[in-house]
Amino acid sequence: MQDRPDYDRGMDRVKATARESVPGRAVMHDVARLAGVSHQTVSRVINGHPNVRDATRERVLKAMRQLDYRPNALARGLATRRSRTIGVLGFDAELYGPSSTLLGIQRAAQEQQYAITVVTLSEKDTTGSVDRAVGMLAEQSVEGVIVIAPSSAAAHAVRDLPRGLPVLALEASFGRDMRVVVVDQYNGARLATRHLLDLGHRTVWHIAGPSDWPEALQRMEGWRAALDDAGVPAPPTLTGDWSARSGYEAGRRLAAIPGVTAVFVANDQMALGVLHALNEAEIDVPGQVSVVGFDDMPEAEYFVPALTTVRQDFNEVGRCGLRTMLDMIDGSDVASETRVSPTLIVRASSDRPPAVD
Amino acid sequence: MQDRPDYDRGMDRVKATARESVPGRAVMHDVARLAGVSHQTVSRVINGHPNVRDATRERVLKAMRQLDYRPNALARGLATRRSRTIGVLGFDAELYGPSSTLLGIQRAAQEQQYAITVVTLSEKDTTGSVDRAVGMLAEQSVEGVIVIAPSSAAAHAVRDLPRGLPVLALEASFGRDMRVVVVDQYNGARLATRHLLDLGHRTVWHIAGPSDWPEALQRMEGWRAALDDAGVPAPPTLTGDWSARSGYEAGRRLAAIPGVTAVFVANDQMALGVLHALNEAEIDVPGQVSVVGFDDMPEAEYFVPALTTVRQDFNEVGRCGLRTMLDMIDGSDVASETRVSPTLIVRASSDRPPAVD
DNA sequence: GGCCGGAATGTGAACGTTCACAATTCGGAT
DNA sequence: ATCCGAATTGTGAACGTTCACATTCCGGCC
Repeated sequence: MQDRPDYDRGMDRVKATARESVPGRAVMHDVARLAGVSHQTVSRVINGHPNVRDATRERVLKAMRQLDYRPNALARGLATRRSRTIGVLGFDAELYGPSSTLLGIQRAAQEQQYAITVVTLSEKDTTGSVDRAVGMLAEQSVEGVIVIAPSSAAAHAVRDLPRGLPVLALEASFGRDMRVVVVDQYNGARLATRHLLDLGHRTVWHIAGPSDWPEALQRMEGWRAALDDAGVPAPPTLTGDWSARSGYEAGRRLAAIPGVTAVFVANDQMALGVLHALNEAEIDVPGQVSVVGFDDMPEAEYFVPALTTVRQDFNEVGRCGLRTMLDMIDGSDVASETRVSPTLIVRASSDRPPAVD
Repeated sequence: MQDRPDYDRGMDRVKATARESVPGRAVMHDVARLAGVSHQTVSRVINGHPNVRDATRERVLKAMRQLDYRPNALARGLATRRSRTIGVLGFDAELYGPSSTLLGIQRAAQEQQYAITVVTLSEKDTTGSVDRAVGMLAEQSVEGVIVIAPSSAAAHAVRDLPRGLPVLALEASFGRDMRVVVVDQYNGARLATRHLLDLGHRTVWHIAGPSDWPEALQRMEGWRAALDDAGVPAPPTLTGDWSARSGYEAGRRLAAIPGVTAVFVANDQMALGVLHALNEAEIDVPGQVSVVGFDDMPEAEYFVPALTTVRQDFNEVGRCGLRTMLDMIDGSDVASETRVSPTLIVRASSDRPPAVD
């Protein structure tokens, strides 16, 4: 013990100090020592294993409390090969729909003690960003991936995901066999269009979302179907990018077309733009033109005028998505498609068409 | 080797199979074997350690590509004691500000190859939710915590966080010595109020946010300071909860008060509600009453009328917050407060007061 | 009173990395 | 030729859990 030169022993001290400079968090072993049991018993208590004597359990719990012990999720994930983390493949935009869906997922995950890792795909730079996104997800060893994004961008990404990983798409239908949770966009759009026709409009115009978003397509189909049912020819569609700005531009074009009395807009943000454009053109809503949106964002009720729209329960989609994902993970078989129904909310922006002179 | 009974060896086979039922991801050892080097050399290549011969590096990289190898973040985090994860303590609400700040953090984190774990505090059930939130953060062994939430709720949580953990507050100032990134709300509010006074309004009313949000307080102070500077007495304030609905209610009350010609509303969503209420009361904006908001959400430009407001660059706050956090983590000293400046955006909702008869 | 079986506990080896240090190789200067 | 020191590579032990299995304890039964 005494045969080492002093400087050498000094080094040891320095190193030891550097290692555990701060007391750091207590680990399972510390708890075990304090409670006078083995680490395995501590583990059993944590995981609620039945075969632990009550007295022992108490001692361990007390020690845990005393040391403010927290199990280390990293170590646990490594040993158990379950990270308790779900990856979300999102889209880099401030859209009401996707972001509230994310919130729903987030809430549900928190309840289930799962963590969420969000990775976003940027619109441009598709190839690089997809690689990196998939890479991150794979490295984090997520237990599953929930996709909230237009298929065009995400389809690539999904292909590259490690195989065997559960994948769930929200609001989209990829060709692959993949579970899906969706709002019934088609019927929502029908509802909206039908509402306008029922009010007496000769036809209904449509401002659609970007064609690479499945939602946009389905809403368009629903609109068209409602017109077909009524035996009304479909006017040409205008297309926006979901933003209020693009809605405004479409609205301006619409304002220049004579005879337009009703518009079904594919989301509320664009509908706001349309209202703005019509107001600017001194066209009265709903006196001269009726406008119906889609989503029912919280602000829609306070647009001027209050917007008639189709409510989607994004929060529910998110919750439901997470629940489904968890089912997929522990192998319960799940319905391959879950539908959430939208409802029509009638407010002040839709009314009967102006009397024809 | 042959001295074990057959059934025993059989058992082994079964277990082995169960263990590696799926080929699973390649691990470092597999790469090492394929490249004919030790696992440590592979590690060196991954981490860009300099002392690796070019030829060796190439062989390793090739093996990695061939096996589609991904380092396991869990194992890495465990060994290195750095999780490359930042915790975000958020607030469970669909507010424009916080959620775009989060988006900014998220974007910046992704660039830096950091993961984000979001934990939200729900408004009610404060005690329980705080415990759980802090617990999750601690278990995930985050390297730091960014707080985006009103101080009242978050203050508790912050206190319980493991000590030694870097904490950064966005848009808030806790008493503790804690780094902060803020938009200069005070001056933003002054700008807005001043703008209205400059237009000739005798005074400016204010609809404030909830009093436990620091932003709300600072905006109110800025408003009051501007009035003081002009030697104008401050009318009583109304208070909302950031939502369009609460803005609408405040707007209705305001509409009933004679002589109001200018209102500064603490955020755009409430301002929308105010516009709606005024429109309903057939009060012309900006003809009879001018309205100025705060935030400049993308929709504000398309309100009816287009909203004059104060722009905050939330995205920048988020980015800046993450950058600061990373600096804190690797010990660079950082300014204890970083300010981002807001700018006034004048649109159609503000104008000169109506001529007095 | 010994023995049996289940409950309760302990032991050592994973999990997939990085760290600390030891061993080997290599190019040149002696 | 020989040896030195730096560059390169390898070895074994962490990191903090859980898993598989071994061991001990204990009550009751023949």
